[in-house]
Amino acid sequence: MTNVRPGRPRSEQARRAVLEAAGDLMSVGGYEALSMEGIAARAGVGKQTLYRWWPSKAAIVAEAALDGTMPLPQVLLLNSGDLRADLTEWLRQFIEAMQATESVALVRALAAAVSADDEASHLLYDQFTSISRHALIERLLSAADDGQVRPDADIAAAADVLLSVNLFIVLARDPHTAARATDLLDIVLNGVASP
Amino acid sequence: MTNVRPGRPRSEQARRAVLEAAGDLMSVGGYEALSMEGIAARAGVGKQTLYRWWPSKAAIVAEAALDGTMPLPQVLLLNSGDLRADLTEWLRQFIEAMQATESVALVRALAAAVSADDEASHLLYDQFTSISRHALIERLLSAADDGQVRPDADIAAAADVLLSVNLFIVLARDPHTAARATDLLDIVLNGVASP
Amino acid sequence: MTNVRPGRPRSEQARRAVLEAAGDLMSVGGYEALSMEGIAARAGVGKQTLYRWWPSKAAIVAEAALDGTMPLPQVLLLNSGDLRADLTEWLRQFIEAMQATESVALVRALAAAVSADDEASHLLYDQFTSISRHALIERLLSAADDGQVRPDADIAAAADVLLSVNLFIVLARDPHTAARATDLLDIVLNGVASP
Amino acid sequence: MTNVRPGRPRSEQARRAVLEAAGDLMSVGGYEALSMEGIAARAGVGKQTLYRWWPSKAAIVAEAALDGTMPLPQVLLLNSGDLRADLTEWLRQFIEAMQATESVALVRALAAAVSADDEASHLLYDQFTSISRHALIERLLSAADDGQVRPDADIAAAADVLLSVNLFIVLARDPHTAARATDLLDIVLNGVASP
DNA sequence: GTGTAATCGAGACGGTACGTCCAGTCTTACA
DNA sequence: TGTAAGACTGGACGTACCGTCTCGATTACAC
Repeated sequence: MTNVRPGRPRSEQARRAVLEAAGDLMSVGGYEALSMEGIAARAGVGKQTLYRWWPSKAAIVAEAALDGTMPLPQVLLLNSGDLRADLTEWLRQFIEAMQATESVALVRALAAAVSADDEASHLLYDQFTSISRHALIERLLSAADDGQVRPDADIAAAADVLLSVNLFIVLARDPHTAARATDLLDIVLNGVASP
Repeated sequence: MTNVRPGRPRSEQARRAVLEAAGDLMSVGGYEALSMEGIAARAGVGKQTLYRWWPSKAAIVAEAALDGTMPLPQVLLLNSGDLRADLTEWLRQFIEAMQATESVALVRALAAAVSADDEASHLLYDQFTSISRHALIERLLSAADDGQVRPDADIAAAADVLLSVNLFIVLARDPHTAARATDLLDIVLNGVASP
Repeated sequence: MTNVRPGRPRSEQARRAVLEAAGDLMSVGGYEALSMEGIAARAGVGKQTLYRWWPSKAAIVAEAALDGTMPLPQVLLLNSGDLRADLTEWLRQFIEAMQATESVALVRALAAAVSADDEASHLLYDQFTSISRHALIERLLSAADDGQVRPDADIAAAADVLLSVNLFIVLARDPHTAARATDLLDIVLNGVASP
Repeated sequence: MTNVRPGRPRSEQARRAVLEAAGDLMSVGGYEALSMEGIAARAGVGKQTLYRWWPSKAAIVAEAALDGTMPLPQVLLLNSGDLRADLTEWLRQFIEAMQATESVALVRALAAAVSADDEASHLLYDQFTSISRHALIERLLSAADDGQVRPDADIAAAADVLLSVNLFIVLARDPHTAARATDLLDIVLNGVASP
């Protein structure tokens, strides 16, 4: 297992500089204003170095997000014992976070990456959703233990529906929709069908 | 009421040619491959004519969608009397439509346009969702008359949650997620909470 | 001889406005910055009116020059009895006039128009030189009467050589050349060959 | 003395291709038909490469002329011992050369460049005149040794007057003026004033 | 008065070229 | 071999004008 390759090793400093530059520029002008040229210039790095290690803009953004270099909005899903209250708070925090310019840029990056269809876009998409998904599943499992969730409910599906609602609110970018967040949550909790 | 402006009037032929060119190119290469230059060339129109009437690519796409020039996938929401069956079929049709290359391109266009252009995004977003939203609300109201919907449910909210699920499936672009469509639908119908 | 045509007659006001606009814009930015669009806008005239009456920019400039609308530098060739002194003064005035920004722009316009437009160039060129040529010939004839010009000299040719020198100084746009104006004049008066 | 700059060095091949393309296009359509876009296309070069190294069309033309890439009309000033005969022949050759389309294009380029671009114009102007000026001065000095030039004549001034006459004939672009070339020459040789 | 006809302003039309920006590749010298 | 630097081809961007066209409105003369 010889992972020592000949030649000069990859510069960790360059890697960090690139990710930080990407995060910085993203905060300023959003995903569209992000250019490989711009990242290279701000990071003090040759363009070749970018293309050597990352196949696309989305890949850089994804790594920056994974790496924690990029300031993702931190949203906590608490466990107070009251599922509805916790989910309401979780949605509220999301909506609040989406007011910040930086977060909007990140969401746009997500949308752009999804539409760009390269390999990195799924990575990016998963990165943006998997954390929340895990937290939701854990919270729902805990609620199931408490008897707050009906026994035959598909918890993974419920988590995805909650994510859907979240995504919907974010993409709509519409204050009116945000204001109705608790109504949407009520549907997910109680369903629409007669019992 | 003087709506007669001086000068040569706008050419309806040029307008149509632009929208059709945009639709055609979109079907082929998606939103990213869509360039103002390309639209102008294919429509046989000067670039200035584009910029005179539309502020951005997204605006052209939005108008093409509104205008019906662009071949949006037609999905029908039937009323067989069985709400669950109808919604299941509705989702199935959507997932099937999303297999077609053209539709995928259009949906990517939606995502990209929404993420790229603040002004046009709402117009575009509403256009893509309002038709479905109306159909959903009507179907749910009909189901409420039949007693299939619990009386205190917020029908508009339910429609939005269904749209969310739809959007989620489309954006995830993941066969695994599509396969679980009925599970997601079950959550929306019956909720996740214990009764 | 029926020069009364049916229809609305040509607007003299529009004609003047065009020529004045052309002159004004020329003084500001020179021939290159002169655009049909700009002239039309400044004159408050439709573009069609321009193209109806003038085939080219150069034609407008030529007419403006002929018409006296354009502020050509006025240089007088006096007759004090001393040919050399009068010609020296004539050159001096020209060089002085060329210091003014407006005049420089106009002369550049002449050069550009001559080089750009075959048809109008002769008209324009003649207009710019014929006045001086006439004055020179008259002055030389007067000098011939006084015996200051050798009897077998071709006076028209001499006038053209003086114009040449003038043109040379203007085109060179070189202070050094201007300073040597009297040396050039001496050659024209006394020749370079041994007697 | 470190003239080694970092980065990829300038491509001599691209430089040559640009100058040749400029020369070719000039021969075909003249200076007006010369576009940066056209040069780039014909040279197989990106537009950025043009703008990286040359500030304007005139600068490219000037370098092409300086470089010898562009086929300047070759006019020889012989020394047969007879100054008048040699100058007559020199003028004749010039007039003949000006019949060729290519030469006309070059002269227009000169005029246009002089009028359009302050910085490059002097370079271009000098390039077009300095060769002739040197030849004239040498020839006149030789004639002075033979006693064909009056001892107190300013030879540099005489060369400039001859250049003036040349320029005048070229700019007038008038067969009539060309036919009178020997008359103009006679004035320069013998002067117009009485001895 | 009422055509008829050419003008006027305004401004949209298909195009060409501009000068800038960025993508992704290549070619140096240095580490 | 990796790296910073930077030149390379290519192509889209949004703007400025070109010369042509199509409107409604105006203004003359001829009937």
